[in-house]
Amino acid sequence: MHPTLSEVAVRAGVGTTTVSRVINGGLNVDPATLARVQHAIEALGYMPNHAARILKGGRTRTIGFVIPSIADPFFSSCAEAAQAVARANDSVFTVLTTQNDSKTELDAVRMLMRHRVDGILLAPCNSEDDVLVKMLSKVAMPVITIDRPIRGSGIPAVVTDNSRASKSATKHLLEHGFKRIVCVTRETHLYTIQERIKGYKEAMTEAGLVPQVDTSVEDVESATKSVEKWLSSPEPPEALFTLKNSTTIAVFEVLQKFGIAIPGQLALIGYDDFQLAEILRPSVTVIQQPIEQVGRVAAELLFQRLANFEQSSPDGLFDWENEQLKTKLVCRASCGCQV
Amino acid sequence: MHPTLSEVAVRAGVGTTTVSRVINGGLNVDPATLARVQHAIEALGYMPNHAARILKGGRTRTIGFVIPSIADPFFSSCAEAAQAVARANDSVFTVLTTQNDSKTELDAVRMLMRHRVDGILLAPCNSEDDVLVKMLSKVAMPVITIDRPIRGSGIPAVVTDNSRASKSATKHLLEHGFKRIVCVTRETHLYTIQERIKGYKEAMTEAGLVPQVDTSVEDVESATKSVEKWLSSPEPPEALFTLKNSTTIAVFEVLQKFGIAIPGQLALIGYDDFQLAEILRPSVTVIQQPIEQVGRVAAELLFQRLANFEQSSPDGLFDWENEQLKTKLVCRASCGCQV
DNA sequence: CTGAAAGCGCTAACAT
DNA sequence: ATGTTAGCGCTTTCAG
Repeated sequence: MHPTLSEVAVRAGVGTTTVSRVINGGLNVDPATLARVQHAIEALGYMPNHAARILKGGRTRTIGFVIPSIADPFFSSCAEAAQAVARANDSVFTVLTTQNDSKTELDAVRMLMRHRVDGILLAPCNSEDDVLVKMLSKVAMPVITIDRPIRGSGIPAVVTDNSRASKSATKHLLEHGFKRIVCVTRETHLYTIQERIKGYKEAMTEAGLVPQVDTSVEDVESATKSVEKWLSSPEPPEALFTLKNSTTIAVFEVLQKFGIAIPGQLALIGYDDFQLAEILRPSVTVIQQPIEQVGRVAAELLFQRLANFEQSSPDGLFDWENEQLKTKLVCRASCGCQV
Repeated sequence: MHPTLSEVAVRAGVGTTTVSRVINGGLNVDPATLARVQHAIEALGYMPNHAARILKGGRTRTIGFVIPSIADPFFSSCAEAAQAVARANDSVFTVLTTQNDSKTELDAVRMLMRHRVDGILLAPCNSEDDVLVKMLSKVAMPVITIDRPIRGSGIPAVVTDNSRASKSATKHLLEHGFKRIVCVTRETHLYTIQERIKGYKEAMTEAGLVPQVDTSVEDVESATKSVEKWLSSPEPPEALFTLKNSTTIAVFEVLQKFGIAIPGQLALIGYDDFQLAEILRPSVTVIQQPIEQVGRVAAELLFQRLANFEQSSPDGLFDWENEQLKTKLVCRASCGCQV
């Protein structure tokens, strides 16, 4: 089916080494021979067999990318950037999804290891997964986590400054004069959510206020329930801080349905920007994450480590600082700012 | 670094064949031996080397996925579904992006071929690419195109019913009584866009009206220009039909900025649904595509062909019909419907 | 039930 | 400048 290197050699009337030399840059090959070999390659439609090269001990030129979901805009943007870096390093990019399930994640990593990928970019679903860490550490394969670290694992992580951003967003609401600010979320087992809650609480506490976290909102349905509950409370909140994209949108939809004035009756800031945040009325103030940067930096780090692996001491490899990428508060109308 | 099969064999005090049998299901192996081998595998943390297996002639258990962009919600949803199918077939899923550039695309396919992927799912950027087709046909590797076919290539395609959907959307506007309906787009070299224009034109012509296609709208800037032009024309359009997601959003934004009443002054239908179409005011009527289905069906088809490849005649392999998946017109407020 | 040995396609000494 | 040869880790006849 696929012609082999030795078939090319026969056709060109040379040895296999010569062909090998040609396909690897053609150094130290007589121009005439070179031409003849290239001609044979062309004629046969020869393409080096990757597997054979790998077997010989080379790199697979494949990196693994393990994320909760490809359809999630955050991770797909990340993936886009990481893929570009992989490509620039002459590598392909294998994506496996976990749905935030530890078992699926373990299975994904196992698959990648069998495939002998050169390295893995991973958004772990659990911030303390001993099994995973043990498996990862068994092989000397570079791993970098994205968006979420694995605590105490020594695995380098590229993350954003969740708690700082969250704190500053909360402060922004406080500066608008709101006091009863509710933090709205779910999935509190995630590192990012925990950090964001932490930042919110810090800001509130420092302002001498009592933090109030509603961890029950996931979709429109649960958002409806929560909104109803707040509105009927004696001291209804003045502002909402939603901790992720889909939560922000669900809450917005419900507020709109109930005809609640934003920011008049209830102000809103959301963590994570989204495509139409600017076009909605009111436009939604958000914390914008440097998504592509996360993917790009993580991938670049990975290839850098890969390069180190090839030449030098594995000792110098584990002293990476966690990269903390900067987020940005983008003020639009929903927080009470004039725009 | 990675323990090998023969290391396991030594440790278990058996031959390599026996170990091979164990990792391939453990048939015809004495239970006691089996246990011993499994123990050795466990102890060593052994994992079969994929490359070696491939070299022996096996499948790579890898499929390639070539799309314009991962960040595009359409293709990322597609990818999510296809990845799941790959996973279910014990295969990994390698993504390469083309940015709709033929050269990048060719390069992507070449990389995948070198990696000896078992098959390719491809959204070709060009509907008549001889070079690509020739390359693809050289190796007997199953390829299925998604979203866009390559005309006359004999490559099976999984697409949606673009022209029919477009026609019915146009008809819907006509039924609302609009006569001056402008079709708004760009990138007319794409198959999908061509089909959509075709459907629009058919509906208009059949209604005895003159089709009017504006092929200059790409982003907010170009949308602004076009909107200004229409409004200042003696007979301004009554309705707009935008042919893709980002166009719809750009146009919506501009109309909103100009304070134009939708659908009062200008009705709107967009091709392709988007996350907030329902939440915008007015909510936007769209043609909804079965995105995940495209990915899923294409992947399933691919694995089906792969299965055929393994056992039987390559002749029976090319008799697939193009799969045409059904889209749906989702009426919301922007077309003039009451919701 | 088990093992010895050949070889998948390639690269890298080591000759020449 | 070019060829010979020995494996890389695995599967797979073919013999026990």
